[in-house]
This record gives sequence, C-alpha cells and structure tokens, in this order.
Amino acid sequence: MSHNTKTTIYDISEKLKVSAATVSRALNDNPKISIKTRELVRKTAKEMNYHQNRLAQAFQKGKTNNVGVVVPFINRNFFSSVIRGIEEKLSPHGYHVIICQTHEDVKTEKEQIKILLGTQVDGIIMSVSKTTQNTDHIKEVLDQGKPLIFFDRRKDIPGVSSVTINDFEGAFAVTEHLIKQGCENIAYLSGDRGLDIYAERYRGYLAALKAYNLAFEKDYVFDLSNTTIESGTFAVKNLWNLNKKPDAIFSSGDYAALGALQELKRKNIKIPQEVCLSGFSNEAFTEYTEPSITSVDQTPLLMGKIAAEVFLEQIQGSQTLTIEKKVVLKPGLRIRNSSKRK
Amino acid sequence: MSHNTKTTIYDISEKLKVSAATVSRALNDNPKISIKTRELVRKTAKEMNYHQNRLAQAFQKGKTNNVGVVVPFINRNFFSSVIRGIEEKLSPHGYHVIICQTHEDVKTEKEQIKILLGTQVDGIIMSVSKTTQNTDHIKEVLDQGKPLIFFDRRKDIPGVSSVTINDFEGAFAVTEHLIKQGCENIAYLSGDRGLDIYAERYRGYLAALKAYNLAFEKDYVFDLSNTTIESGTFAVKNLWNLNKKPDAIFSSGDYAALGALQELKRKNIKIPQEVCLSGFSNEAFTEYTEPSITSVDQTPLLMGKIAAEVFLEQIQGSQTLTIEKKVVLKPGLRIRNSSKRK
DNA sequence: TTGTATGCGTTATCAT
DNA sequence: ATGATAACGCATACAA
Repeated sequence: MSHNTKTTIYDISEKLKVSAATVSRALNDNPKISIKTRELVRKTAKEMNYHQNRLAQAFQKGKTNNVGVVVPFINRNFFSSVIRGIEEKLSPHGYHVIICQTHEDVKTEKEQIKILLGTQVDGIIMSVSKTTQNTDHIKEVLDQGKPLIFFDRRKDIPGVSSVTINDFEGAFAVTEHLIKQGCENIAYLSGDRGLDIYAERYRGYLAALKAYNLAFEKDYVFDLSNTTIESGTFAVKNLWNLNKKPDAIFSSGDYAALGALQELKRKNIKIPQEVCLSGFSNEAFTEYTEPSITSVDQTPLLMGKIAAEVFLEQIQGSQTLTIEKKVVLKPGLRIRNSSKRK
Repeated sequence: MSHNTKTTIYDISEKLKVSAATVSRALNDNPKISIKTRELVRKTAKEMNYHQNRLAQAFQKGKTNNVGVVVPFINRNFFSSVIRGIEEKLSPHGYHVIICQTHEDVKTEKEQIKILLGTQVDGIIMSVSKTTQNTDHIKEVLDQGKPLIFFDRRKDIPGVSSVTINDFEGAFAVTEHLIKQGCENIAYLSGDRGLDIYAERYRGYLAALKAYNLAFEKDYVFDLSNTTIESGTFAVKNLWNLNKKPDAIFSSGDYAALGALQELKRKNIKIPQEVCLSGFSNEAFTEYTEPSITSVDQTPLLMGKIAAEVFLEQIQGSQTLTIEKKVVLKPGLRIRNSSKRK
C-alpha cells in the first residue's frame, strides 16, 4: 500500500518497455505520443504511485513556477490581504507563492532573499523592512535577471516596478477631514520617515495644515520608531504634558492609534467630542474598538492583484528589456466614530 | 557590475585551474582542502559573484532543508503566532519555512501538499482545513517517508504526531468561570464539530454544566458552520427570539464572540451585568474591544516551537521507526471585562 | 511515433 | 590535498 521508494520515469519506462523519454513526453501530454501510449503511461504511473519530482524538473528547466513574497509580518491585515490578492491572481497561471516574513529585520530580509534566489524562485514581490538602508541584497534579484516588484514600501531602485497607494493623498484627506470637524491643533504620530510611505504621509499632513492656514506646531509631531500600541500610549502621555493640548490625533499607523485611544480613555477624554482620532491602514480592529477608529483603506487585495499582474507582464515580456512600471492606487478614507462629530 | 549569466563552480574551477570538485569542497569548508585553496576559492567566488544553486544541491542531496507549513489562514493571530514559533525553533537548525494557506478549502489543501511534496520539502507541519474529510492526500506525506506533524487541528492518522491544547479543559474552565459569575443559562456557539477541537470544546461545555448541575438546554446551542463575526451576530439575533434569554454566551471562536458582542450592544444589553460573554483563541482584538472579551489562550508560540521540535526529532530519528508523539498543552483562561462581574 | 544522448549544478565515491 | 567521474530525475535536440 505504501511505497516508500519514490518511483521515477525510469521505473515506468522499464515496466512498460519504452524509453524514459517517451514516458516523460506522455506524462506531459505531448501530442507526438500516441494517445494509446499516453493513456497507458498515465495509468501505469498512477498504479505505481508515481509523482513528478518538481525539483528535478525545475532544476533542468531553470524555472520553478514559484514566486517569493517577502513581507515584514504576515499577521497584519494589510499584508495578509495583499498576499491573498497575489495568490488569487497568480494561482490560475500555475504559479505558487512562497511567503517569507522579515520581522522588520534587514538581516532576516537579506537571508530570506538569498534563500529564495538560491531556491530559484522565478521572481520576487516584496515590501521592504523598516530597517533596510543598503539595498544590495535586493539588487541581487535584478542581477540574476529576475523580476522584482515592490508593493507599499518601496525603495528607489532603477528598473524595479512598484505598486503603492498615494500616501500623500490619504494623509491629506485625513487631516482635511479632521479640520472640517473643527480641529485646529492636530497632533501627528509619525512612523519612521526613512520609509517613503511615512515620509509621504507626513507631507500630506503638512500640506493640509498649510492649505487650511493652520499653524504647524513642532511639539505636536511625535516620532515613533515603531507604530505599536505602546508607542501610541506613550505619545499621548507626552502630548498631554504640553500646555496646549491637541484637539485631534492623526496616527500614521493603526496600532499606535489604538494605543492612543486606550490612553485617552484612561484619561477620561471624550472621543470625538474633546479629541478626534484617526489611524492609517484600516486594520480589522479599527471597526471593533469603542469608538471605532477612522482610518485609511489601502485596498490591499487590489494592490496584491496588480503586483501579481505586473509580475506576469515582466516574466512574459522580453528578458532583455526591463520596463519600470509604477502603479499608484487611490486610498480610501474610512470615517468612523472616533472622528465623527455630527 | 551586474552579471546576468549565473556563475557555477565550473566557472570558478576554470579560472583557478583546479577541478570543480575542489571548488565544491572548498566552498563547503572541507578540511581536506588546504586553507590556502579554500581562501582563494572563496575570494574568487565572491569576485565572480557566485551564488550557490540550492536547487541543484537539494536535487542531488535529496534534501531541501525546507519544511512546509500548511494552515487555513495566515491572518489569524493564532496561526501566525504558531508559524512564528516554528520559525524561531527551526531557523537555527538551517531549516526554512514555506508557508501555505488553504483558506479552509480541501481542494486547495490537496494542491498545496502536492506542490510541497513535489518540491521536496523535508517534512510538513500542518493544521487541517475545516472541510477536510478524506485524508489520502495527507497520508501521501507519510508514504513518501517524510515527517508529518499536526498542530491544533488534527486528524486520526496512525504514525502522525500532533501538538494540541486540551480543548476540553479550556472549554470546561470557561464554562465553570461563567457559572461562578452567577450565570445559569449559558448559550454555546459551536464551530463545526467535525473538527476535533470543536467537538472537544463542546464536550467541555457539557461536562461543566453537568458538574454544576445546570440543565442542558438544547435551544442554547447554536451550530455555526463558520465562526465569523456575522455568524455570531446571527446567533444572538436568534437566541433573543427565545422566551427564556440566556444570561451568558460562550462562543467557541473569538470572531463569533465579537459578532455577538456587537449585536448585544446594538440591543443595549449590558455586558457583563445582563449577559456574560467569552470567546476562545485569544485573538489580539479581544483585548481591545469594549468591553474586552474573555478568551482562552492556546499558547500558539509554544505550540509552534514544540511542533518544530517534534519535527526535528523525527527527521533526526531512524527513518524506519516512526514514533507517534502526542503533546497536549495546557490552555490559559484569560478573564476580561466581558465576564467579570465583581 | 519513439529512442538515444546530453545537460542542468552539485556532491560523493573512488582514485591518485 | 586534489582530480575524474558518476549520479540525482527530468526534458529536449537530434536521430531513426
């Protein structure tokens, strides 16, 4: 019942007294092989419990039909949704997705990419780690002539396509919304602006202030190394030591917004009456908190699908010519109770 | 600067006028090769931008150092934490994790396992999909002589080790806790009892009722095909059509508990004063809701680490003898505001 | 329609 | 300490 020794095409060829090449061709439904032989081979293969060694095949073809997806974390709604989008698009094309997480650590990112390349993935779709400065390990993907696509968190590397949302626009929309709710002293919790996305969101915040003639207050900008619950809590504690308290908090990440929410509640500060609050990313929990948190939808499913499409284009396109494609998606403001005053 | 043609050990051997075997050995730090040669080869390899082809290596060795991890979803706190635990344990041993999600679909599960086997993973650690009945595709892993370890959601297959928590005990503890808060009419939202975990949790609920001489009320048990927010909402709507309303709800999953919470709030029912509520799994959001939701911690990080340990034991152990190991972890009751009456 | 021969990149065995 | 060669499983160019 259980065959422990794996059967190869040679075993089949021996049993059927045909050549291994014939077996190989039959298995691949090569029309040059007679239907009769094809069926016989198939049947025998099944009987002998034959399973193709994809490794050997990939080795000889130089193509695995695997694509690597590298993300900081898999348990963020945003990233897991992007992955889902990629899978949905790629799977019908026979591509399989290998998921790797870096835990925001360059060293791990480097290692993961090295392994993915060594294991011969056909391409890599990634969102860079927060700590990534030097990009040599990323360029290596290009050097090996393989498609590389960034999504969300990109780096400026010539020849690399990317799919992002318009973070500037998203942050502008949030800030504008807060202003329209009557807020004038809007604190901003910023993620690491070494990442484009956070730099852009900050720009959006500033631009909206300017557009509505609100004074920029240096003390209202809080730099977080990580947008975590703890950092949000910490930020509020500090902000409330100021003489002039803010009447709104815009966090560039949902987790910090959540931490801020919790601390505001501990301080018995009414949301949104006294302070309006917004996050960014539209994590699932923003809907469930009390009050629910305003946020920005990054359309991750769509982002994943488009990233996958770009990959498919690149892999089908001529190998010599690399087209750099930059897709920028429109963010969606999700206004919830934490900032709804009417 | 960028070498598009990948260099092999032959390129190095040619340049250095040594044999490919020597290069291979040098690269692997074989002590039989002189230090001088080893260093020369290393240096040249770097210069020529050589990268090992792990695929070729795996092919010839019959060992990839990859292990497949198959889960229903990656964006559930429980699963992503287990994966993290597995990674942490396996990574120092040179193993790399390939993550696959089935989206609770047997067909996908089948496909994923087939691909993982074809791509020659050294073993598989998995949590079966809800819809999995027939297990032939899972047995195939054993047939190929590769270690297979279940975690959380297991199937009864001889020779397969598993790491689970004591779901019975966890559910018993929750029910007992609710009873001690003064609840007497405890509704139960059950996941698909075709899965061991849900069957066990149900048993725990029943056993606690019995232990405290509470009558079992058939109408209080609600069967959910999926433990989603919607199903929790739906359950509460139906339960509140009964003449005798429950004074507690114990959901076997956190998402359904969240849905129940939302619906209860819409109905202006005070939690925990009028109705106590508990979930199961300790999803991150259970801490953030208003009120926070009592739940059961499945110690996923530990579970992942142990699953990985079992894998390592099996792969290092003799190939002929398969030991079936069943590890059962202790669940942790996390009492939160949704059920704290004092 | 089928068979023969070769190569993919690496490691291992057996020489030297 | 190093070299020559076979082998891993499969697909394909070339022959027949």
